Amino acid sequence: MSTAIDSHSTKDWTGFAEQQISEAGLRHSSPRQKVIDLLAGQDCAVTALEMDARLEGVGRATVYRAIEQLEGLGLLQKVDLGASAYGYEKVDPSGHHHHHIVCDSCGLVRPFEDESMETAIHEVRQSGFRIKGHEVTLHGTCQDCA
Amino acid sequence: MSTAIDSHSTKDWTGFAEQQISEAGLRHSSPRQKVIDLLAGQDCAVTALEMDARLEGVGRATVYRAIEQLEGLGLLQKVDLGASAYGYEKVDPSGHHHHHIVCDSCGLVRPFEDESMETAIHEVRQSGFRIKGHEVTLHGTCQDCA
DNA sequence: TATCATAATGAGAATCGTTATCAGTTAAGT
DNA sequence: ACTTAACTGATAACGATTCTCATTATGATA
Repeated sequence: MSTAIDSHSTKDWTGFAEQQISEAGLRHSSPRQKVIDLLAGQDCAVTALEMDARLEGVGRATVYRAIEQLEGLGLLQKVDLGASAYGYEKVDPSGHHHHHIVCDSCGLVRPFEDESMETAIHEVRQSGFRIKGHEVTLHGTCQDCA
Repeated sequence: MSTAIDSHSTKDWTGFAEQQISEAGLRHSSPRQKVIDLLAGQDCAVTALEMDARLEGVGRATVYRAIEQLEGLGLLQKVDLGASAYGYEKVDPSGHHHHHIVCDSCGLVRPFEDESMETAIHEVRQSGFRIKGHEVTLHGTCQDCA
């Protein structure tokens, strides 16, 4: 098993994303590619406005459109950062993923993984619902704020 | 054990909330009381704007202020409803709580409980963090949308 | 009961994140 | 090269939340 929160899949994801985009009948474009590249190099959630700020020559509308499309293709996941803004992070095609702990006083977000919690969540059944995914957020106080 | 998602604690919570408010050096006021009463009668998350709409004679700013105070006192919990707006629900002093399944196509939110998932989450340890709470959201498709 | 310090209020302005509009641009199949 | 439709950035519109401020009301104290 790889060490926690690995990024070995950066290139895999980029290629996979490009392929999915093209299979969906979407075209190739440089602005959207920049969004993809930025997300590929990120291990945890990034805000839409952060992306917009970091990407020269990419309009804000385009950033939001790209997010929408990637999310629709299941390539991106929206995560609640608690501060009335969402973060987005790539979805590994292998299914490998992490969750988040956020410090309630400074807002620090740290990714974490836990095998047995994961198992327990997969065993949850809810009548009438086909469960496709899950999101866990732990809240607390980080070392610096304690 | 009580049946799932009970509301037996409505009155407990109201009383507890009033007590905590007063102990925090806050005064009693009728607008804030209306917010408390509305929340007390609710089993699952309500939006700030929903509260504002339902409460006659309570300004929007007051609704947000009350939410902020109650949340600060640990009487209220913010939950991510996925649609770029948060919902708020009372925190039972007994520690009893539920989580949410949301239908990704119609937005339906349904509360659920799962004992063994709960146990697994409580066993999660993260160095440098004092974990105080957690939030789980299951995603999927509801019966009507399937 | 009158006084007083200050918490609490509502209306509205300001801000922030997100979505919609639209006219011009560009990718890619023919 | 031509054509079609996806793509684009700028900007307006929108919904949710926070801030400002002048006024009101609570509740402890005299």
